[in-house]
Amino acid sequence: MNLEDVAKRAKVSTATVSRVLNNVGRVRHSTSARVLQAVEELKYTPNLNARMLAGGQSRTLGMIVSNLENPFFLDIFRTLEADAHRRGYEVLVANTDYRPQYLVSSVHLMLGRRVSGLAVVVSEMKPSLIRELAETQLPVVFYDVGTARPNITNIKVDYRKGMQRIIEYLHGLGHRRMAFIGHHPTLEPLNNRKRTFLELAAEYAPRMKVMTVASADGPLGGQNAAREILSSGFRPTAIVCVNDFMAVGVLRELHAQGIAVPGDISVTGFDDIGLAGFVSPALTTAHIPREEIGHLIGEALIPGPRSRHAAGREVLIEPSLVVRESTARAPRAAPRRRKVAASRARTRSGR
Amino acid sequence: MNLEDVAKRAKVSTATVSRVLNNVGRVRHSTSARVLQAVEELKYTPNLNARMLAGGQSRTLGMIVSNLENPFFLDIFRTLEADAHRRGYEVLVANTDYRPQYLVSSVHLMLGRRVSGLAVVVSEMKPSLIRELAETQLPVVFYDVGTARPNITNIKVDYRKGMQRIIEYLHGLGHRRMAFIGHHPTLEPLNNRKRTFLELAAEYAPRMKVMTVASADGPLGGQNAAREILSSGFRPTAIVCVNDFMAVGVLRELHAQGIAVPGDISVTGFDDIGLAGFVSPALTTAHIPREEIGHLIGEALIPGPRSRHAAGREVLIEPSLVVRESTARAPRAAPRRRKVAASRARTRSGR
DNA sequence: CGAGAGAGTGTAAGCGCTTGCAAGATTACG
DNA sequence: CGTAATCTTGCAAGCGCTTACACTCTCTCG
Repeated sequence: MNLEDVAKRAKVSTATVSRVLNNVGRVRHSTSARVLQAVEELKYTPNLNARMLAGGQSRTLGMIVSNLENPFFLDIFRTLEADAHRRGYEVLVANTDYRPQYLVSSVHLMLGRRVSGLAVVVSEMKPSLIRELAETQLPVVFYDVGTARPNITNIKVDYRKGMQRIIEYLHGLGHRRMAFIGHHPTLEPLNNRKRTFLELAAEYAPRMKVMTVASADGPLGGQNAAREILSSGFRPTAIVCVNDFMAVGVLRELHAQGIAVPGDISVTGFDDIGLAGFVSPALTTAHIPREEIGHLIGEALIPGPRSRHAAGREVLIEPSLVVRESTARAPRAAPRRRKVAASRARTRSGR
Repeated sequence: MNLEDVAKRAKVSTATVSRVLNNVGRVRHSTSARVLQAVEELKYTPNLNARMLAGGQSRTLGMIVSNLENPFFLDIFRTLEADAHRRGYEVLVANTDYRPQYLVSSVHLMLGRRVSGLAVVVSEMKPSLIRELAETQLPVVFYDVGTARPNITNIKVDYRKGMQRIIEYLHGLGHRRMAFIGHHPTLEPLNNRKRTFLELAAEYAPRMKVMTVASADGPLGGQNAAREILSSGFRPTAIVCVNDFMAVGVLRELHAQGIAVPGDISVTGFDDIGLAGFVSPALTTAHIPREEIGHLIGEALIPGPRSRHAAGREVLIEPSLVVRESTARAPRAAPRRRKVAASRARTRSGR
């Protein structure tokens, strides 16, 4: 079932069918109607691969993310996709699960499909890949990694600023013992977040007691990390999570162990995903405008009148603090030990 | 940058380059090495569109879902993708947001890309589309809709069975006033779930008092629905949600209004998404084996030795009840009204 | 009424890759 | 050392579609 079949049936040339289907050039209305009818009758669907090959235009964007499960990435994807559709573009997603090797093959897959723009929103990144993409003509957007080049737009979040707001806030509430929960400490951007936490903590209170643990991204990882902290002997009054997704698991674990949040321990997240407002207590977090990021990506990758197509610029986004219910003044004494299953123990006056 | 450039550089024909790249036919080792080096030096990436066109094999699967945000769909996708990768396939996702029109265009997009298999995991579905796909040669898997045909595999969940287990359980706990929260009641599969609830409720207790409300899929929708119920005057002792994703919002709203779960109201979900175990109280729900579904899809769409490729069979999956913390014996009296600052009125004795 | 201007359509040359076929190069053997 | 068998490789025909260019009509005007 191809163009030629349709052409034959409509008694025209393939060129005319193509023109009708793409709405280009002038075609007599009666002819066009005949073609459309033939298409209908034959249930013809144009072969997009061939179209791409011949036309040279893919009208397809690629987006690579580290963890589709984390709503943070999904939100960006959805915004971008909506923008893309509005402009007649498709977007292909690839998920790396934070595996650098997958990033490489995903990039090549996208390149192979000849996407007309590529967004790389990941935490793992090899410099060689950045260089490779920089040498391409392809409009590319990097989130959180790399540097601006002629064809590369860079979107960065001022993570330090966000973390600073969190720590300042927590410090102001009297917290002096904090734990930081992260994931994939071997990946530079993530390790950097941890370092930032440590530096800022030291800056705000030289005698601040801190500890850091890492687990997998997601609620399960958060839960495990919380467990690890709780059984380590260290008793933080605040747990700072690298993102909301992990914080959800932390909240759960604290609840399960009968530790009050924020009474005994305050918890913070990062990103401000939708879920943050739906857990109890609702998460205090740093807001990262994911929609804005999605729009920025679209703007950079989709050519258009008022677009900064492949502008090679650099955008810095500043997170804002969102205070909800999971944080409060630090308790005077150390938080109580977990109380055993059977008895829910004495009530503490949290302060 | 194309095959010819590489061929020229390696001083061979394009045919040879192609053979090397695809590992087919016999090529002298020294030649192959030369080709590989040329590829490397030129940073050549094969054009997959052209490859597909010429080869006729796309090794790409398509998957269309209603709501990628709902972990239920995402889990299926991830399992399928893992299986696909293992077999050298890619999978393209499309998201419809429950809009029938988007389903149609997504299907055509997939058809246009000449996927070698298509999974349609949605709740909206036009009979005409089913017919159209049935007429194709393409291996297709439908979830929850349509009937088996030669090229179509059908996966269905025995929703009634799952709902029955929930209602039976709730009924056994003494619940006699229930509310059902759903979404998209205009879509048949979803409306059917509601009907099933109603029928089963009537069956278990002819005098059961019920009410149903609908909102958007997701926590926000769940929250709105819960609000609607609470302000309606009807005082259920149990709220049955069409899925876990919405239940999350319900839990939040009840908590916010000071209503104890499961003390005052029991809440159930459906699907058993990971999040169900991470909210507090953890959700009682019906487990749907999403991994199994993902594997089944892969089995049906990817040709292989022990695969039932395009077997046109029908699989019925039975959900199992998972009891967690969100359900308990129905309270004797009506649940207390929300206790709020502004004093939200008198206590009603329901029934 | 003839020429120029469009309008409508067809012809054919690719787009980059795969692959059947056949020729040229090697190797094996008697 | 000749010949057949086996390897390697190149040739060239598409895959289905877009598009520059050319051609045929039909009008419009002077």
